[in-house]
Amino acid sequence: MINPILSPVHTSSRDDAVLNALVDFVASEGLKPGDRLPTERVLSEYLKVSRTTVREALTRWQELGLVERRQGSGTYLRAAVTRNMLHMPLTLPSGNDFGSLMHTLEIRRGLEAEAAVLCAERASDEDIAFIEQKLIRMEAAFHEREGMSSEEDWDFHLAVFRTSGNPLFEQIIAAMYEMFHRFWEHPLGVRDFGHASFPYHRTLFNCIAARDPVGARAEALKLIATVEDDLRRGAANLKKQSKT
Amino acid sequence: MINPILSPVHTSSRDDAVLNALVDFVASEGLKPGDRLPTERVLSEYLKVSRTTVREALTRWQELGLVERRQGSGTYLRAAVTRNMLHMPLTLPSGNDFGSLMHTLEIRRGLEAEAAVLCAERASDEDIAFIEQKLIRMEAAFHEREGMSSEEDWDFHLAVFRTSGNPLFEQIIAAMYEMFHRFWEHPLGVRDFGHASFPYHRTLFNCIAARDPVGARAEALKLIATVEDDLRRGAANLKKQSKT
DNA sequence: GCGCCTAATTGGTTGGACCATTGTGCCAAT
DNA sequence: ATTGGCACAATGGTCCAACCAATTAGGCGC
Repeated sequence: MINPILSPVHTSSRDDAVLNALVDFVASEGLKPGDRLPTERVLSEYLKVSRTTVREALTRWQELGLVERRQGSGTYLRAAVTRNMLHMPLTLPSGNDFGSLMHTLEIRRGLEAEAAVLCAERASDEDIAFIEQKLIRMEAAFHEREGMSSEEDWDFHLAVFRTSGNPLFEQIIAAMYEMFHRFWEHPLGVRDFGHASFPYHRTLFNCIAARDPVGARAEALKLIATVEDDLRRGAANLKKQSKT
Repeated sequence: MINPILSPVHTSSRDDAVLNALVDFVASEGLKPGDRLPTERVLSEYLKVSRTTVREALTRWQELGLVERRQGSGTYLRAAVTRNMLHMPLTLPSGNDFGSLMHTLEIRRGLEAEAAVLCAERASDEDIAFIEQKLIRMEAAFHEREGMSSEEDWDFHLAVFRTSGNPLFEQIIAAMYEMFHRFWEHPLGVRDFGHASFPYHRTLFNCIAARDPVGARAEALKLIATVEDDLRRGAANLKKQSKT
């Protein structure tokens, strides 16, 4: 019954009218992320609505991360906007406990496995060469710094997601990834966090290169499993520390 | 009362202060989703901020789907709220072409299978009884109206997702579900849309009741497969029609 | 008891005012 | 000529008081 998304189209709402007009404006002016929007007062006058209404509309975009406001400076675009965007506000209660972090991994488990399957099914030769390049770069960074490199690691996975041909994978998993790392920059004092996942990157790639969807799923699952394991170890670590 | 803990971050924003106070109020009153919040004017007076500020704060919660406003009636809680909630709003460009629709199904394939697994692993006896009740209701609606009922069908799946213990499943899948149905209330002229998925609801339930995660995954995948098939038939239908 | 109508309540909108922060450009001191 | 500080204008943030629009509750007549 409580559907977090469904919001009967309030076409009569002034806010939506303002936002739609703003989408058109952004499109007609060719504004890109980082560019400044007109001031609230200007929008208010131009759209023939009160400044309060403009503010309410901008507040909504701000909450969705589409826009950033800087007092004294202006309002700046942060992402591409289009009409009929689908907004998907994900909410986790109390985001920094063990359970919530595990929840993000459960989502990744389902999605990364599926993405690996699709990637293995659809990858062209060029795609595979590109992914291999990312893999080699990741491995090099691993040996250089003697540990996982978040950036190169992410680039590799990103290449896999994009090859799946479905942009939703990248966006949703990226959100999970950010949720996970927001509180665990140095997760729970586990020094070699992510270390165990290293070998599975290559085995995953091998399955993709061999167009083996079943194997790719298996390797992706193993990879996630190591992360889950790290998280469990970290949680145990924390428990032990709090006892002393 | 406000937590005696030293306020970690002196909230620079009035909005956040209002929302934090509101979280405490909801907690102290034991309000649940569906309950009514105090009116904006009351909050304004009690919190010693202007009604404008209260409105801006509530607008943010509304955009996150935490709260619903009804003019002339009041503001109602839609989800549990806590301090330190983690918000991750995603905005997806929603297309209404065949490819985009299929993309939502690929996401659902990965997530519904995973949710079914977790549900089968974690369901208590009460959970199973509740899910069965939803199943029976869905089957009754099916036979009554001789076709799938979106509402009862969704209720059944919802029960499964919630039993998984991970709120993200419901949120993400609901977004996919809405994206799918936004343009295809009567998808592509396929009259018996969803018809083929009917039997798999019970087989899925049986696996869950038997605590068989592997079987549950298989049945969930079959269920999604029928929807994908319907979509393909619809697309073919449309193609044929446009030719004439 | 039933149905309609009125009045109070509540969110939505408006206009105007002022505050806090930021950016800019001028001006003086070096 | 460069640099530093200062005044001022622009911009988002907050406030107030009133009115609009939808909803709800209560009372009135039947």
